[in-house]
Amino acid sequence: MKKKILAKNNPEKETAKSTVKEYSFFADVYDVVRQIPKGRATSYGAIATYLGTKLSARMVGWAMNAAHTARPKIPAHRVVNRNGMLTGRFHFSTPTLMEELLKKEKILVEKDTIVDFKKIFWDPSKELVL
DNA sequence: CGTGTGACCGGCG
DNA sequence: ACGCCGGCCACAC
Repeated sequence: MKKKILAKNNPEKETAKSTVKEYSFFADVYDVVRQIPKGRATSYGAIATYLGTKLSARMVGWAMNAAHTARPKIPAHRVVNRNGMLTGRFHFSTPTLMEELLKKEKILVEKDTIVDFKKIFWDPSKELVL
């Protein structure tokens, strides 16, 4: 999992799945999510783009579905859809937990949507140097 | 090994 | 502005 990931820089990753059994789409997603700075948030699409599968943002979201089983804990509350909407709040222990966690980080949430999402948006493919 | 599904996204009517 | 539909890909059954 310590691999530098980046599918685009790792053309063999797909066929090397069996070879590089360490590789895991989940692990990559988790790695990125863990690097999201406190008080910032990003979107599934941004992560997907960063991982090279930008047309498959669904995969990122789906990966998050198993996030609560992953260790250490994943700050999944910092990941929302492109509108800044907390679409995955029902996947937390309580539907309000996601919003509460965001508020703890000074992120304002209104009607299940992050206020000024554009402002606090954190784009891994831009902010994250590789 | 085939099929379904998903915390999405962008395009089109 | 709003809703529908197709695509894309990893993973569980």
